[in-house]
Amino acid sequence: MATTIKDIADKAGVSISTVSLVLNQKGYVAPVTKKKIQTIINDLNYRPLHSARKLATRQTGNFGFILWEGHFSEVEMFYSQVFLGMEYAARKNDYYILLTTVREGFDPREDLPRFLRYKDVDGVALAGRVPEPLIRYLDHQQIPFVLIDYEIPGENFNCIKIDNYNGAFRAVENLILSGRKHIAFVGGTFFHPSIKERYRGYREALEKHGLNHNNGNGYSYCENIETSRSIGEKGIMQLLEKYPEIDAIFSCNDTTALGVISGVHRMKKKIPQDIALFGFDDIPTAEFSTPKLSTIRVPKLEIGKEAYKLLYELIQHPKMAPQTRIISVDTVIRETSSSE
Amino acid sequence: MATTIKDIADKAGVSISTVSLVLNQKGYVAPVTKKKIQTIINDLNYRPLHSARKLATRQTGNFGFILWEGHFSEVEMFYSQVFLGMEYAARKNDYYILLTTVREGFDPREDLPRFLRYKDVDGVALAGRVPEPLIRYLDHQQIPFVLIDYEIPGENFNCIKIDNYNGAFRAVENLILSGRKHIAFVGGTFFHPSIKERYRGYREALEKHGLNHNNGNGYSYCENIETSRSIGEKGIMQLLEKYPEIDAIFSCNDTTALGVISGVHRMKKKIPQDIALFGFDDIPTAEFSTPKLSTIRVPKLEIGKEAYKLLYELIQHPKMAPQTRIISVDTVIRETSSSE
DNA sequence: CTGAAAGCGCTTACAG
DNA sequence: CTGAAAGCGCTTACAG
Repeated sequence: MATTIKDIADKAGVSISTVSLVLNQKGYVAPVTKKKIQTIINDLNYRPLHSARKLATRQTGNFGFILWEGHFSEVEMFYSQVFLGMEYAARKNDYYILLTTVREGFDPREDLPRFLRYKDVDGVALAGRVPEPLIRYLDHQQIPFVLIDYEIPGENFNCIKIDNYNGAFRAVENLILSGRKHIAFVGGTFFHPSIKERYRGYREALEKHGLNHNNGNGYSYCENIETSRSIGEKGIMQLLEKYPEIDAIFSCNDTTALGVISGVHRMKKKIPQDIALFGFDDIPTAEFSTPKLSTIRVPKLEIGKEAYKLLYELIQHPKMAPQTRIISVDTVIRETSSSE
Repeated sequence: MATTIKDIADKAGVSISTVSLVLNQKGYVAPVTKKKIQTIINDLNYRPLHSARKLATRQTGNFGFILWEGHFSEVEMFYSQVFLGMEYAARKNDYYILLTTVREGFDPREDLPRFLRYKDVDGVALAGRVPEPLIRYLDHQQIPFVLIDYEIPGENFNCIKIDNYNGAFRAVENLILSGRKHIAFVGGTFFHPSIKERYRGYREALEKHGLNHNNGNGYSYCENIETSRSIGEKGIMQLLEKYPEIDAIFSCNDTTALGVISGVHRMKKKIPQDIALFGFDDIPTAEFSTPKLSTIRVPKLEIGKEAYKLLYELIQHPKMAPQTRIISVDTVIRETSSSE
């Protein structure tokens, strides 16, 4: 049927060991033999059978990519892009990325993703907020993993982080420098460390410029649930009710910002004339809202790529100390924050 | 290390053959032995090693899922949902779905997805419009595949189709029954058979109700490029320029419809007061546009599930004749089509 | 009803 | 520099 290593060996008049060596670029093979074997491999378009190779090496050649069901299904295109970044990076080493979701009430004894149940991955990437029991499970099973845009306070796990603090700081400073004085924060889930950091950036930017109303709390609406359009809409409406002087908003992410836009409109105010707005993430939709959303661009593909690289290093050097890699962000000025 | 079939056999005092039989529910094993083995498997939480099993059976346990790069990266959440549907379905048989993208100028000799290069899948699902050379390649290599929401005219391949015709027909009829008389069509890529069918539905609904202006062509703007917001915006603006009497629009899909919304607004008309609008697909964003988009809901998870099932049947029964399965759609009335 | 044996296609010490 | 051999963990006829 399909051509095997034996076929190559026969054709080249060598043993399969030698073929294997050139396949894996290991040991030392005489240049002539190597060349001959290479040629035959190319001619026959031979590829070693994954499962055979994996069985022999005891590796799987797979990485898992896990996210909450909600994060995948919602308007949120964020993590899909991160996945794509990983997938691109994985092509180089012929790794496969197995994408799956995990439901809200996740229980490791019940609904472990099947690639974990079967130990079919060499490592896994966890995107965004994921159930802590899942993280504990991986840690306990000593399965290499990296957190993406998430962390467990007090724990030192491998992770890829976004430069949330600086991004937020810059967004808010941008609003301030364009003359805004009463800048609100609208956000959700302080469970999520990223949101927390963005909030910190917001506060410190205000502080730097002496704009800390309300005892340094600014005007903030933070509902401790998953971020969404609806909390954006609801949040800004409540804030405007109470503080009609608000003239700018920094929203914890773009999805929420889109809700903020409707909220502001419903309160009969204009963006950016009456109120300027900055989001965070630069999701694809940000470019298509009316008015177009100014935001902090998070390089999603880059994050995925970095996650892959870290994971790959991790399995090469199992003893590597846990590390955090921070991905920097860019400011994207569109319509919601233009000065006039 | 990890527990193997040998461990189970030893503990149960039987041969590995017997363990294998109960693992695969094959042959006949005495109820007592079977029970004993089962218990031990559970106690030790044993799972057969994928690669070993795959090597022995000559199957891969994987299906591929391929789409255009553009379809994955854009605002388009459509095919991601289809993928998720497949992923859900695949859990039952412990199949893995390997998701990858393929670039515009795809050439099978150069950038074959790695799971195809390595023959690491038992079959593949192709989502939406994909490069024809890819389809030819699969067909030629006799790799089972199913087209999702796409087809090659004149060819009889396995495919999962959306009931585009009836969906479009119903959308347009809905507009007509709410009193609209001048109904435009805005769309793109007639390469894509789905769009073609939707257009046909549009025309026949008009015809049925005697509304066939312009010799039965209605008012239509169809630019032969990939659908997008921008063609929606541009399309309706051009049409309104020419036919100010237009009082309703059926858009070939939601993404385009979102562009239509901006276009209508830029022409200083109101939706739905001046102009009613229907989309197609029910992408997540449809619910969040202002005003909220009326549309035809395509059950995306369902499509993925159906694609999986067909693929699975295909590998069980390799001689199966190619077939088409049609997934029906629902009408979702939101704000853009309300009578007033 | 169950076991011994061959085989799936590769990798990796180990000799030489 | 290269080959013979063992082994990776499973499945599957084939006997009995």
